[in-house]
Amino acid sequence: MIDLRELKERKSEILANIKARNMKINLDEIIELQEHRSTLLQQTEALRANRNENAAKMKGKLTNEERAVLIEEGKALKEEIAVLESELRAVEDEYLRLGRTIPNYAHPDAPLGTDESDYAILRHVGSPPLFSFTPKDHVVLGEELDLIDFDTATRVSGPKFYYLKREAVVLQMALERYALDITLKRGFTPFITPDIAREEILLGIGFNPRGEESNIYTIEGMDACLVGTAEITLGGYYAGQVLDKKDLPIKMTGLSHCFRREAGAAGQYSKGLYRVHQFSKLELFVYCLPEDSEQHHRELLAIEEEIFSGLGIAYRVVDTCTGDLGAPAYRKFDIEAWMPGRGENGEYGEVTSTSNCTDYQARALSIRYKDDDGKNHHVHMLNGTAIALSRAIVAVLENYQNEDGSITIPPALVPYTGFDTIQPRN
RNA sequence: GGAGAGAUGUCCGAGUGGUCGAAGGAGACGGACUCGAAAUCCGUUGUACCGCUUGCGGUACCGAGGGUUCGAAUCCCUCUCUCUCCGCCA
Repeated sequence: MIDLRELKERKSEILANIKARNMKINLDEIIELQEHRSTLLQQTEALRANRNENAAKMKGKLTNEERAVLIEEGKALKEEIAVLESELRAVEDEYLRLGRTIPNYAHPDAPLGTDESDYAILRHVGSPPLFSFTPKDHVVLGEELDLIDFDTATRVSGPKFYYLKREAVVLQMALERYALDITLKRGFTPFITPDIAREEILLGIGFNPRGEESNIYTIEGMDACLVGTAEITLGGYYAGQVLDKKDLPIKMTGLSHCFRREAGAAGQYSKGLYRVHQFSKLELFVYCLPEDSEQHHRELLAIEEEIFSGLGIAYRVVDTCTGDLGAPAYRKFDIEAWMPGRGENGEYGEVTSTSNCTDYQARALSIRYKDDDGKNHHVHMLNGTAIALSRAIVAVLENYQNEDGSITIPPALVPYTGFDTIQPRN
């Protein structure tokens, strides 16, 4: 969440940002709640001061009569306080609930725009492969080579699930380890994280665990959800803590399953492995000083690029427009890899995303560091995809297919797979 | 899953209704002593919010939430977590 104390002084800025993000929020209502809360809080505290003063008078020896008078006064105060406190709680809950919906400020250089087409393409790296034949998409390749089984998964688990088989299993693990090694080289501490997180953590990270539009599976009877990304568990790792300044930056790389409901997501762009209910992902996460977050954001992007360019797959880097930023993100870069099987003649498809969420999540989760002046400040928090295994497999299979139906393993992966080709089945 | 014990400040630890934001010790910081250090002595040392703003005043917080009371770290209820023993288990 943003710092709600700045609501009034930065009002026009906040309004402009809400508009740029194509959101609808009634800011005046929140400001009214804030003022109401402030009034109630001051009244409540004044009454509590009276109560404490009254109680203090009764410490010494008193006649029964004197005591009786004070007790009566105390009883009256108690009732007044109870009424105000319940009103205060109601107003405060609503104030915070609505206040949390205000999005983070956006980076001044983030492209303005309300939909996906307003992004800025920062650069293209590599060139899409030229095929002397009509390339297949990964669904066809996965079936012909008996690498991916969607049909059985649909019967056993439901639509948008899949079994990986044979070389695809080794390929996934190879990609995992390949990407992990790159992050380790960069000084990230590796984690395998829980796949379930408490709702309060989800909320703090900026996910909405409930409701029709939520992409999150909640767990019946528990105050918890299946995670959609390890961003949640890595970002929740230090919730409520005051970190030592000398320990920053904290750089983590975490492997988890990712579960997404993807309600209503259908169509050609979501076929096959591209959009599924469960996949595995290696996620990068950084906690750092505010003044360092832009530099760390660039590093996260550089790591993502190193991972994809190392695979020899063409990609472009996109600076996401304001309308397409998640509420916590101050700025977001995506990598879109070339996928020959996507669309009519191949298209770029999103494979990674890195966001600088500044202090937005840290404030909601209360993650701070003690500065040299002895004061506590919120850290900046950033996340990025090292590799989303399902989409990486799409990219590898489609880009490295051969006319005879075989798949060449990208050279960087061969040390991890132990084979250099997936041969066609007879 | 069963039985028992516990949760207090940075840490250890005292505290069974008002004199407790909390004894005592450790640590850290400042100062004295010293050529310097150790030892010793003196002082300071939680967080959040609110109000006037060099500073001061107020409120809240003793695992969490509720309750009793004029008044709760202290009494009652619920929950969570930790530890020990038993059972089960990858």
